[in-house]
Amino acid sequence: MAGEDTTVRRRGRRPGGQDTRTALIEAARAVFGESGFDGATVRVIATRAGVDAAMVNHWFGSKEGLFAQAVLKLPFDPHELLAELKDGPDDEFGRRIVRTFLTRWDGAGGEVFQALVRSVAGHEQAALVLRSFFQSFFTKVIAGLGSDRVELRTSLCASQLVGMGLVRYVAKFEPMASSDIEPLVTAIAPTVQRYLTGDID
Amino acid sequence: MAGEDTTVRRRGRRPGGQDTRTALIEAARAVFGESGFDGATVRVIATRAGVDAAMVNHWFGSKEGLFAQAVLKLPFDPHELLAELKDGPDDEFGRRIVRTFLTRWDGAGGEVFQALVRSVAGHEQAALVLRSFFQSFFTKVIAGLGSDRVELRTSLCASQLVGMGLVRYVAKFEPMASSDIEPLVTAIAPTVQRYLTGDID
DNA sequence: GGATGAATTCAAGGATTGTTGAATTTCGCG
DNA sequence: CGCGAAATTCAACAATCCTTGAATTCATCC
Repeated sequence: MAGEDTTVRRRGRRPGGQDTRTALIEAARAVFGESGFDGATVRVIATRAGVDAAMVNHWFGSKEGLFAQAVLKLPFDPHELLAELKDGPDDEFGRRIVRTFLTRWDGAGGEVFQALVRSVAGHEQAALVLRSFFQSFFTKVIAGLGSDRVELRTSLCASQLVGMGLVRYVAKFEPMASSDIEPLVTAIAPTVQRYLTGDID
Repeated sequence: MAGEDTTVRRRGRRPGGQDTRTALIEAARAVFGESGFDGATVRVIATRAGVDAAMVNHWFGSKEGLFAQAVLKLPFDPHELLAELKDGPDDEFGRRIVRTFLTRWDGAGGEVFQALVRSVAGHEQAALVLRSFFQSFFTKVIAGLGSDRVELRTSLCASQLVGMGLVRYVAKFEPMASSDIEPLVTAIAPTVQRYLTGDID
């Protein structure tokens, strides 16, 4: 893990090209993911990055600025995500989507999703980014599949996927919190598939 | 609305049997529902109740204590909720559940649900109460319907319903945020129905 | 009707947090 | 090698926020 320095930090510029800006962004993703925007403190983030809290203001202007760079400016875009999923039969699109979301959420970069969901209550812009992401992604998917009522279907897909994330990673319902990915894919995929192309009225 | 007094409040005990304890609880439900536990401040709650902030500590010991009484001690119990839903065909159980959740969430007492979901990120006990409620409720429902894998089905139902609440009331995805209840019931009920009694593997 | 106790407000304490300016050290360039 | 610019830490400030104790007013009971 990072930040295990027992040496007393000296004042002034540090030797070596240690990229504290990047270290701060990574620490911020982790801490915002664990505590949300309101719960996270600048001091905790800086400590985890092995750096003084004033660095946040120096590099990002404010806590808000750091949140904007680390979380709101997503480290992946709907376009690229969609490209990964296009290949395969249409009637398994829901399956691929659920698997991809769970895999990303579990792995590297998942802290950003957690930070978004955990901050959506108190941070208006987090809600905005979450909406934009799902709209951008599912609008393309649903239109590509030739379904009607694109916006409603998008909301429905978002409700199931965001709910899945909240229950698994935040509220930690068992057995969903500790389950392997594949059983969840099998259970949830039909829901998403119906929201994408099936009967919704 | 309450709290529209333009008269300068005098010090000391108030005349008349004004129940400030109850006023505080109602104001707390509203404010916690809008801002979550972290976002809500004692002053805002007290002001909305038309009372000084010190009353929170006098009546409930702390902000935590007020949250416990107003939100964590739910103003309804799974038992009673289940009684309302038992009547009707089994294959429309999901339909009745979704409709009931949306109706309650929209109406009186819905602030408590919103407060729970909005606080689940930062408040560990809010997550606990949310889990307990869904477990207590759906364990009875699913067992009553004779399905297996009760815990997994409970988690799945919770994921769809919590996600629905988050998308509709907190993140405010359109058109789900402004939709009437019935179209949502029609769209989501099949999901819950399958999680209750259908194939999940 | 007067005394005791409860309810309420006010003002301030104590803790935490985001932010800023000065001091200090190192890097990079001439 | 020397000098200016950038990076980093430290200490402190200002703003909140929850909490508490004293002062004040009303209710209740004898």
